Amino acid sequence: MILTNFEQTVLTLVRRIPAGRVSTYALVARALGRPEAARAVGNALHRNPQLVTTPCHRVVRSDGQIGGYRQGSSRKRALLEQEGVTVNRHQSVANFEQALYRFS
DNA sequence: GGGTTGACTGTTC
DNA sequence: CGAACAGCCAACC
Repeated sequence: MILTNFEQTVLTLVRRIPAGRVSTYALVARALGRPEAARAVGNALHRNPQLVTTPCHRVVRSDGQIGGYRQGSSRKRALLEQEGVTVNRHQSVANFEQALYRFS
């Protein structure tokens, strides 16, 4: 399966996220050079459930929401908490600050 | 080639 | 402070 340049970049960046750290769709989008393409980023992850090669569960929404997950959001939350990351309803990026992973 | 869809976001009510 | 609205982008039909 061939991936578009966009998807390749997304997966590459997400793969860079170390365990215990969390990033957001917007952050990844910004790293791509498309700050407004957060939706497309989520889309790319949605269609590429490379669970082993890509820790897609470490990417959450900017507003603190858990975000979506191909295998259920509950599963995603479980994985995150397992890595020591608590995700609440409206936690805002500020609260993530210590856990956020910034690219470049 | 045009319209729809979705793992989103920032702004407005 | 919480809910609704309207943009934005790439893949799919």
